[in-house]
Amino acid sequence: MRSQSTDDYLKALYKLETEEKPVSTTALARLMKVTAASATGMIQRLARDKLVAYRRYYGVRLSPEGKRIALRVIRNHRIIELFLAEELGVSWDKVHQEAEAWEHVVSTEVVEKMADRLGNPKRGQRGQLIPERDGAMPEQRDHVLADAAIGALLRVTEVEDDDAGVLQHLVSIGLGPDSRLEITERRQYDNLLVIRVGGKTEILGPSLAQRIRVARLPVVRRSKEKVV
Amino acid sequence: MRSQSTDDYLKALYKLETEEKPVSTTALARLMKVTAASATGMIQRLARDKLVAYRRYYGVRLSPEGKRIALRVIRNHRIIELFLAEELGVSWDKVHQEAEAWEHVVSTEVVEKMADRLGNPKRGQRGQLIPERDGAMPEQRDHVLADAAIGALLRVTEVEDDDAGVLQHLVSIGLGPDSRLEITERRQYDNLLVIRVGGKTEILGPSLAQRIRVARLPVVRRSKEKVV
DNA sequence: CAGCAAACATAGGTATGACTAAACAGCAGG
DNA sequence: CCTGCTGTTTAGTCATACCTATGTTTGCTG
Repeated sequence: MRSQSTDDYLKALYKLETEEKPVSTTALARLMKVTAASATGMIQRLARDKLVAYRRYYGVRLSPEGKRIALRVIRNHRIIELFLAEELGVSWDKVHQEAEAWEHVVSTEVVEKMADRLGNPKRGQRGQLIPERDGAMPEQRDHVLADAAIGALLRVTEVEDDDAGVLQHLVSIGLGPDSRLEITERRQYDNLLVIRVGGKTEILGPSLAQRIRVARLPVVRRSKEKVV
Repeated sequence: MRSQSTDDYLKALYKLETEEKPVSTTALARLMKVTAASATGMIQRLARDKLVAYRRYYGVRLSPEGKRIALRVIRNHRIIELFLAEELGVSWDKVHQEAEAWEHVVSTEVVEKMADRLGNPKRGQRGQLIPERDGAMPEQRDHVLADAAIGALLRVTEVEDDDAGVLQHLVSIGLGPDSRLEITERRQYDNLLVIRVGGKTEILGPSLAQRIRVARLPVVRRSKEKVV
């Protein structure tokens, strides 16, 4: 039987997975805030249960079944977050922690009732893509702010951080999902990003710029301007 | 740190407790569907954590702190049941099981938001009294149907059973919270109760009559009668 | 290519919470 | 008073999931 712990590990593995290389024990341990030994132990149980493919001293990768579970848990989490915020008026800084506990416990059936109530949203509280009902993950078409070109006009699609302090800071400078911004300058030596947002100039450190995802704003000047 | 298991045991102890004698290990084990040995083990942990008073070979009783936790869990459970049914449209036979999982996980803060949304109800889905926000348990003024006098006009206040089959049967004969009924006859030898409910005559066995709580109907002129 | 440090795995310990099997307490009846 | 039954507790085992301490690999670097 699956436990909350295994669900959490699978979720963490999904976040860490990339096309290229398998996830390292240390990376998993760091994200889960446990020792490497504990991570090894859990990886072995997951491998035994066929939820991951594992080779010692090499790395670990989700199996199709493991991925399915991870996406389900992530969908639950994001729907619950939205539900807590929009339907129950839970303050944004408490929503994440509460959803963390609920996600393992709320039945799929009830999550889908919440999703219906919310109008089957495609993105979560901070703009994260939500896995679909059937387990498919929509393709991510945006890119990280840190990689964007100078002078580009951008729209924030997602904030990839759930730390309350970080979010609070971003709110204070007017940066959140759907904010518009322009990159003014990239400082060579310390990699700081100077941006214009809401009529003001702000500076972002590289770690922050790495956690904000953006999409290019369509250039609409010349033809019929349509404001939505 | 409290766990789901300890919460469940405390809840069970609250249900079993009476003024007179302490709860027996066997009774607790039966309700929790574990062996007596397991119950003993848990009782010892609860005693160690000062959540119960315990004497070997004698019995166990909730401490004030244990009682406080039990009442909190029960309040959570009942509010969540109502919320699931009324706000999310979860069908009545699935509500109990879902709430069983949620009750340990939903923060007090969010439960109270649900309670506000529901208008701070005093009774649960099946008419059970809900412990108050501050931990007080309202006094039970009703009594069990099995003890009621013949000829009495009664209103159902509570159905003390969460078995889906039992509930389904009661629904089918038109008995639920707020139903009105009259006791026609009590059969001496097999203790069956003959009642009039919704214009029909029904017969209840003693085990069922023991699980239904009723209040005497105030004798008033029938002007604003609520139909359920 | 050898050697070393970082990354990873194993061994052994703890707590929870379940189980079975076996010992033991307490009360009733002979 | 002792015997025996019922109820209860103890003892020992197992799985999960964490820890610390200690080995083992791997890959980088001189």
